[in-house]
Parts: sequence; C-alpha cells; structure tokens
Amino acid sequence: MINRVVLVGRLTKDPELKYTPNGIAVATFTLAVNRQFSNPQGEREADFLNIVVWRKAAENVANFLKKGSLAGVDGRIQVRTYEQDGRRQYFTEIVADTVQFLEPKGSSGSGGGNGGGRSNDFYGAPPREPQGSSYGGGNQNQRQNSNQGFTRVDDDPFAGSGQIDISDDDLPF
Amino acid sequence: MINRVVLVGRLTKDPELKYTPNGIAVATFTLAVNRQFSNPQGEREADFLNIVVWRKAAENVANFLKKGSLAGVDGRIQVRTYEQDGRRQYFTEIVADTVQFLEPKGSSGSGGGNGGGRSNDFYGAPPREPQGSSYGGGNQNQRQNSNQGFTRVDDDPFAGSGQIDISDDDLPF
Amino acid sequence: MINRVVLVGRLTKDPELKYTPNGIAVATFTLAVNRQFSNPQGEREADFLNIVVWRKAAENVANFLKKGSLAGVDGRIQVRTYEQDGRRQYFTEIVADTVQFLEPKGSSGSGGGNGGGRSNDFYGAPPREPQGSSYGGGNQNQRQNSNQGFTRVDDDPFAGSGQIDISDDDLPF
Amino acid sequence: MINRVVLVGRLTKDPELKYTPNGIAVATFTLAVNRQFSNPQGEREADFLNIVVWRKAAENVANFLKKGSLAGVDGRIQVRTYEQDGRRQYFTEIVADTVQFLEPKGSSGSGGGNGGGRSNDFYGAPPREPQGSSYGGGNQNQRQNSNQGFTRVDDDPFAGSGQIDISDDDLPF
DNA sequence: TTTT
DNA sequence: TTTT
Repeated sequence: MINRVVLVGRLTKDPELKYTPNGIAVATFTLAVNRQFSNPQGEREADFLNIVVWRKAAENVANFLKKGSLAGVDGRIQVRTYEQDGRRQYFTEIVADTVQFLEPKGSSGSGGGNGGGRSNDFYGAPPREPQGSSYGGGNQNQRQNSNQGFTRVDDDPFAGSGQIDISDDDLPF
Repeated sequence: MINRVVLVGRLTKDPELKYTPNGIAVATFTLAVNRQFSNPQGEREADFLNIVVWRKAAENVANFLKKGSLAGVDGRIQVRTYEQDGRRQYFTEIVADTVQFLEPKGSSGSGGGNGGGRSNDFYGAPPREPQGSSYGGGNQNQRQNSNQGFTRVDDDPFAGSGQIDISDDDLPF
Repeated sequence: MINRVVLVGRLTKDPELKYTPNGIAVATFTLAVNRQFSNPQGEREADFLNIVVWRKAAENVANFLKKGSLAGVDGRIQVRTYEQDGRRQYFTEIVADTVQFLEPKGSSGSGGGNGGGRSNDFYGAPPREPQGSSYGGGNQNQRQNSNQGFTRVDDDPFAGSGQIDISDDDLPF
Repeated sequence: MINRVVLVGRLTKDPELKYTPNGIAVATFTLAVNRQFSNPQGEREADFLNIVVWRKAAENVANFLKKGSLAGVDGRIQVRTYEQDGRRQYFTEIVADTVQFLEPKGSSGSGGGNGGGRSNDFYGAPPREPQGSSYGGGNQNQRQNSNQGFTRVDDDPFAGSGQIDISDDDLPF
C-alpha cells in the first residue's frame, strides 16, 4: 500500500555505518526537520526522525554526510516493535530509498574534508534485489576506517551493539 | 522544511473524536498500511501508524470512517515527547492535512450505515488559520452521540483521558 | 534529485498494454484526479494525468484496472519532448513505481469480471534492473487477448501506433 | 483527491513575479530536476518543471531565489488547457504550497546579494483563504523594482504578457 | 528556451 | 478525448 515520505533536514550527528553478518551495509542517522510554524513561545521546533538506508547508499551516506549536513530523504515509514522490561515498545523510522546530499557549494568547511560540492543522490534499498553476498564485508567507509573496524548490525540498526547472531533472513529486505 | 507523508491503509478501529477546551475538534485513528513485501515467513506485515486530524476534517472522519475503512492520508510526521516513569518517551504521529475516504461503491456494509458511496476528501488543519471559537463545543459526531458526549483533549489527542487544564496555546496549531 | 508524486484518482478509460520490441510490458492510462475545491462556477474540476508503468506492474494494471477504477500511483514526473510540424512539444507523464488497486469490496460489478476484491499493489519500474529477456513477448493481458495480439511500443508508450524500429536503449529505463 | 508532488532542483532562470488585477502576487519559475539515471549516451538528463506559487510565498521566491538556486517544492500537479491555432494544448504545472530555499551557507555568490544563508521555507497558496484585496498591488519584489514596475497576470501566470481583462474569479484559487 |  |  502507498507509504511515502519525503523529508529535508539536517543530520544531528555523523551517520553510523554498520554491516550485517552477511556484509550488507546499513547506515542510520537522525534528521532534524524544522517545523513550519514556531510554537506559542516563539520557538521554531524540529522533529527528529530516524533514518535507515541500506547497501551502496549507506556507504555513500557515511562518506559524504556528517553532522549538520543538509539532506533530502525519500522513503517509507516503518514501525519496529520490541520488548523492554516486559513492555512492548515502538520504534518509528524512515527507510530511505534515496538520500540526496544538499550542500551545493564546496561546503562542509572544516572537518572530514569530503571534498564534494555537487548536489548528489544516493539510491538505496532497491526493492527485493537478490540478496547476494556482493557486499563482502569490506569496510569502504572512509571516515570510520581507523582502529575500530566496522560494526555488525543485527536486527536493530539503531542499537549500540548487537551480539545476538541472526541471519539476513531476519532483516527487513 | 519539507516534511510530507502520503499513506493509504485501513483503520484498525473506529476513529476517536474529541474536543479541546476551546471547542476545536480533533480526531485520531490508527491506519494499518500493508508492507510491500512479505517477510521471510511469508507473512504480509503492516505498519500501524497514528493519525491526527483537526477541525472540520476531524468531524468528517468521525462521521464517515470506521474500523476497516480504506483511507488516504496526506500530512506530515511529528514526534511528540513525554515523560513516563522518569523516562523520556517518543510518540510518532502523522498530522493529516487531508483524509480521503476510499470506499467507492456504496460500501461500508454493516454497521453505522453512512450511506456514502462517493470517494470523498476532508481537508483538515489549514496552516495557521485564526483559531477562533467557531467550534463551539457542540458535538457533531453522529456516531458517538449517545450518552457519553464528547471527550476533552488536552495535549495528547491519543491519550485516554486528559484532566490537566491547558489552553489552546499549548496545542500544535 | 528528489522527484516524487503520489496520486489517487480514477481511470478515464481502460489501460493500454503494449510491449517493446524486446518484450518488455508497458501500460499507460489517464488518471482523473479531482481538485480540492470547486471552481467559481461551482463545478468540481479534475486534472487528467498521464501514467506509464513498466514490466510486471504493467500487466497487472492491464488485468485488474479498467475505466472508472479507483487507483493510487506512486512515481515521478517526467517531461518528454518531441517535434510536431517543426514545433517543439512537451508531454508530461508520471512514471509509476507502484500502482495500487483501490476497489475494496468485490467491486467492478459488470464487465470484465476481474474477480479481485482485495486492495492490491503492483510494483513497477524497479530502478535499473537488468533488462533481461524475461518478458518473452507473450501477451499475458487477459482482457486484450482476442485477435489483435499485443502492440509494439517504441519511444512513446502513449502513441497510437509505433512502426519505427528502435532498440531498448531508446527507452527511458 | 490525493495529488502530492515533492521536488528538489535548481531554477533555470530568475523567477518571474506578477500581480493579478486584484493585487495578488504570483511567481513562476522552472525547476531543473536531474534524473536518477543517465541515459544510454551516458548523459544525466533533467526534467524541467513549471512551478507557480501565490501570495506572500511568491514574493519571498522573487526576493530570495534566482537562476541556479537549489530549491525544494511541495505542491500539487495541475493541467491547464488552452486553445492555440484551433488546437487544444495542455500545460502542466506544479502549484506549490511550500517552496524551500536550500542554499545553506551564505551562498548565492555574485549578483543580487540576498544575504541569506539559512535554509528557509515559504508557504504559499493557503487553501481557500478569503480572497480579499489584502495585497494592495504594491510591488515588494526587491529585484524587479526598477523601471518596469510589476506585471499583471491574468489567466496564465506563465504567459509573457496578459492583456485580456479577467477577474480574480478566473484564477485557480 | 533551460540548472549544477 | 476524459473518471465517480
């Protein structure tokens, strides 16, 4: 059924890149999307939305976006459910089909030096592609390539660490 | 900033209509939106999304939609935050600008008999209209017009009851 | 770049199904989308939008939708340009990723008897899939299976007939 | 009925600001939206889409956007029809509810010097507001304020000139 | 007629 | 050229 979301906002932190046990890249980040109107106190609030993106687009996100970057997201809303202290919890996220980098002029100033400059799109999560092992587990993320290597992701790409060993079949793609 | 959501799905229950202390109508319902692909177990899962709609559209929703109705929603995602047992909780909802009734042929079978038949739209939450007292608190909802009268809504239209007395200024419009 | 369109409306005629020389299915139809407000003469106008959908979804569209069907479309806008009498002409169409059949209750009454009943989605135009010869040219359209066989489509799926022999490379996918 | 479009692209020229006989501002521009994939010749094509925006947002567009600006648009597709040499012609445009200025860092380099810097939204075309004469005809456009004054718009905001005298009632709002 |  |  139709489930379409389009957002433009700024990353609240650097994106996190992880890999599934099968070597599929997944990036997560939070997008701050300013509200249309200020609240009665005159403050312009924002909604903080959790974004997930898979495969090649995940690696592009990790390479080209960072805290503060302006980005567009085209995807779908999804609610994940989990138990915590015996209570059912809900986690709402946007699964991005496309992430667009929106920093037009050799911006990004300080920091990582992603070069960049052109407005650019990353297309992720192609619907139901063969889930081959084409992602061999090699970490192509340029920014997190120091000591820690990459992180494995299991069922929850937003989780801090994932030790439980599950297969790709449990992943939502 | 751009924040746009379009959904088509079915109501999991009859919508709930409430009124703010100032007499502004607000309806809430949950929309079940089937996922594109079935999970590895071959089941077609759904996402259950919380929808809010204000003013005249809220009353139309209450009058014309019910459990099982197919509906389209055009709106924006919003995250509300609240404390519970000292823990910060997040509640994600879609604030609908438009709700479209999608039951083309004199459907709705049993129950309320809303007659209907035509595909119909309800436009809600016009951005920043004067928040006059045009909604005098009279309950125009035909389906919930029995004994219980209408319910007051305070800061959380999804809450079961709201006793705290807040003004319209605390409402997100 | 972000280019997203979501529509709900009714088919003004039965969809047309054609096949490229390489056997790829493409369906076209016009969707009447009623405007939000009536014009000063009190009439509720509609916009008539050209929709294209490829591959399996095209065949589903041809099999399950017909004149008057309520349908949802999720896709992108595209402008094609062509010459006519030495004048440059523009043709705007929506390339659908998904077409959703929105006739909830064993509707469609008279006519083709598509059975159906459930709300259903067709996913078309997967971005950049290998354009294999999986569509062998066999016409699986149940409604147009009489004498005329299928129609070849060349560069313009909306054109009445296409005699010029061009390859898949000229097609927009 | 649901009719929603979200675009991100660049202006091909400076926007044009006009005023209706009743003094309502309307801006038009063309947005170049790059396609997702390059064509078989390896070129990245674009779609050129006509955007219209009304009232205050129109004036903001005229003041803050110019040729080459990156902008987001949230609106609806509309088809206008007209006669030319006895032939019916169609003109497809996007009526913007919101235009978002997407040049994050004091960009816009040469030229008008709009200062700016912050990502900014303009909300136009509020649905069915009272069509009063609140726009008194004063031209607030800073960039086109030289000799030519403002231009009147009649039925077609994209037309070069409009001599026919029509009332606001013929305008699509 | 097109933008970076 | 248009749908309910």
